[in-house]
Amino acid sequence: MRTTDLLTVGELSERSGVAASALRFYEGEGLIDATRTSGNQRRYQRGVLRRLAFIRAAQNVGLSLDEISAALATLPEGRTPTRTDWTRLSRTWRDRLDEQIAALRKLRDGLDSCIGCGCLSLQRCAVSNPSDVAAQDGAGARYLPRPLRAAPPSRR
Amino acid sequence: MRTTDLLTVGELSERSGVAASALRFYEGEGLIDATRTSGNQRRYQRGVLRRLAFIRAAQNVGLSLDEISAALATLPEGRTPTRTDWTRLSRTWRDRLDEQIAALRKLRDGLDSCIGCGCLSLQRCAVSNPSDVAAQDGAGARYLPRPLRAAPPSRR
DNA sequence: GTTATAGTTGAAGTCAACTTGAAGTCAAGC
DNA sequence: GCTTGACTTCAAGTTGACTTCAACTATAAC
Repeated sequence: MRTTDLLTVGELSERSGVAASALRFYEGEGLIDATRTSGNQRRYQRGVLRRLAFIRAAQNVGLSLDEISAALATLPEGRTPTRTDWTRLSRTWRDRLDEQIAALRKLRDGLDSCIGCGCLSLQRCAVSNPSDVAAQDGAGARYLPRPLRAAPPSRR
Repeated sequence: MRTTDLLTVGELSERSGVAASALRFYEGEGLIDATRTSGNQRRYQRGVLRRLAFIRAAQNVGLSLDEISAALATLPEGRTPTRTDWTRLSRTWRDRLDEQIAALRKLRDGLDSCIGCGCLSLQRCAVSNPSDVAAQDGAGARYLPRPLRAAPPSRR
């Protein structure tokens, strides 16, 4: 095993928990980048680990890779992002999470009243018809995280 | 316009807010069913509206169509489901929603401590690494709803 | 009876976020 | 210098929940 400050895909995959195929995919999407050896193999700087942490965190908050990509694009070029840079990026998550929690609470409370009546009316029931929760036009909670279901068999 | 107690796809789509193509899809998946006219057109009983309400509600709570299908299969055959039948089906949602809310809260609280420190460590940070939240093996919150993002352009 | 509107089918397409496969190349240890 | 395991690329496949399309047929209103 080499002992450089640069990481191979395998090493980065192991340390980050992100599959090597996903790392290549992310590179294609411009989310991370790598230098190449003379033999064309990828080598990653350690900073990529933090970038991956950001990506995973953002996904868990419900952002799409496109949105994450846009967020990462606001990082300063040229210099290594500081703690403050990362903090700025993640500050908006707080609001989004609050919105999500509020939306779920609304759903739950609607359910509580539904369970008593068994209504499930398409017109009136907050559970079957939460359009006020994920508003089509106005402000409000539009985002809920992607499913954090039991890890699919292929993902560790 | 006919005035039967049976609904055409168009009418059902309009009243339920579910696209006609989705109704056909659901029929193929065995989630709903329909009788046919002599000319092979679908006609739906009004009870399908409630079934659709259940499906939408269950989706909003985070169930997949497969899970919904399994739940619907426990409804009594032969007779029209009663209020109590629907109530029984939806009672477990309450727990699932509670789990989801707890998971998001955990994420948010983790974020609150992260924002101060800018850590985003893959090993330690609860936001980038919420495996304790969507536990791989043990009990706990495994489910979060599918994204309730802004309605895609094609959906009314 | 005509016509406009609504319905029919099956196959193929979409989207996000990846994974898988095939066929070949590189690097590290002995 | 050779073997073994890790790496390379590009294309195609996967999943879930639908939508879209093309070519055709039914129904309702007049």
